[in-house]
Amino acid sequence: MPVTVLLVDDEPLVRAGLRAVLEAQPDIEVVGEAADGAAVIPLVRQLRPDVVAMDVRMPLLDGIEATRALLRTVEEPPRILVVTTFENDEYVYEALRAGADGFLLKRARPAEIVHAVRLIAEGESLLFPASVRQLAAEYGESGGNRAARAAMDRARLTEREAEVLRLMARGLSNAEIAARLVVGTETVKSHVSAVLAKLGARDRTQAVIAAYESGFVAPG
Amino acid sequence: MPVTVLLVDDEPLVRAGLRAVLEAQPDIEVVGEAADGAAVIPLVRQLRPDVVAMDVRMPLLDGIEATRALLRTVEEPPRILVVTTFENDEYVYEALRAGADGFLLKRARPAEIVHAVRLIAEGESLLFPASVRQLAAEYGESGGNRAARAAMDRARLTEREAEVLRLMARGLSNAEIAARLVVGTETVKSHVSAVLAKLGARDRTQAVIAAYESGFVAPG
DNA sequence: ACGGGCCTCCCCCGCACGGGGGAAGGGACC
DNA sequence: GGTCCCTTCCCCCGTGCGGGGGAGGCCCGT
Repeated sequence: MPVTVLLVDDEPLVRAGLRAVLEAQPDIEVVGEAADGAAVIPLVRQLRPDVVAMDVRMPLLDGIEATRALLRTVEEPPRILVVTTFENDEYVYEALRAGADGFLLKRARPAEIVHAVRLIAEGESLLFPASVRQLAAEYGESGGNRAARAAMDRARLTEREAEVLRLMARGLSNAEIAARLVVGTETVKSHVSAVLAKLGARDRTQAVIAAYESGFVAPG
Repeated sequence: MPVTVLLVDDEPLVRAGLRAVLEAQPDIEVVGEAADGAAVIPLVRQLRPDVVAMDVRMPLLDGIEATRALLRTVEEPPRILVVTTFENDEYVYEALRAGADGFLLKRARPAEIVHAVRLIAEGESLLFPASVRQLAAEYGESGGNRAARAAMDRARLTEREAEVLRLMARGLSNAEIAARLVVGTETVKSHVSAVLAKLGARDRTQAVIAAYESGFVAPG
């Protein structure tokens, strides 16, 4: 069964673009569109999409409020992918704190957009998608990692992966982790890769940051 | 002028070993020895060593209490290098929290010992010396990073280095940091290396861990 | 009995990382 | 004027890391 997506954006152009990109995939189906946040809830109830691709800045009801409303009022709410034009957007962090599952820049390449939708649909999170990493790099500083807790909660690490992440967060190398767990380094690499993928982290450093930001490991 | 060292250990054999290793260096001078913590304070007042190499487990007054006493009562106290037999030693962490500047395993290679003394004397800290990393790897878990705050406080990062560390702790790569600071990647590598050296970290991940553990960056 | 998730290990590969040097300019302090 | 530190950039070099695949054994649920 395909992944069903609801597009929510005030600009028709953007909706059309997203639709074109996503419908090109055999396993993704755009089931509906909305031009503002207020129209989202009834549409979700009616269409029950797997994923809502939601703009943050919209008239009437913005993406943040719409996200909150969705999670508050709808049973088994869809997964929410925040789509942002780019820039500084503190709104993005607000939205993630409100319960969104990931974020994506509109200027991302089609393959990235598709990938993001699939990942979100699979129940994983996008904390550091390539595009947003850039945003963080460019406009960082502003306490950007509100996303982390939500991301970590939703990351669904296996026991082994969690164990590996804890050891990463203690500064151990792959070889050291392997020795500790009495397995091969290749095995550790597998787990590390899985952790990075699930957290949307690019490297172990970002994974450790996510671990701290989310409270998965605590200082002191 | 040479680095002056006071050895404090209840085992004569260990003192002799340390003396042999350290005296082999032209720039290091062992100016005295003590067999227990109680003898340390008067000796420090008298000899005013740059560094005190202190065992943790000792009769009468252990290394932790001796460290506290030194820092509390002596003006311009020496730098304190905690020397531990090995193992689990929670005492080590206590000692570091009490104000010690680094720790070292007795089974470390001579070159490591010498290096540790020089580093400590220079006002830097040893948060993750190779030997202790191993300890942490082997016996970890037990909330090992009490050292971090003290280490960070004493690390004396330059402004630029601190800036680089903050960016590292946001998950940025060297190239991204370079772009952010509008300098070359080689420059960033220099700063990163300096940060790693000053924190006693092996790689950027450990540096970021130290940053979190010390409160240099805060989650949330 | 079959599928699915998890853990384990394997291959190849490119690159960023970090260690080892060094060197130049500028500002501060003596 | 000289010295020290900070900042900037350069070289070479090894390797740990992470991406891309795949594959077999195990247990569990149905």
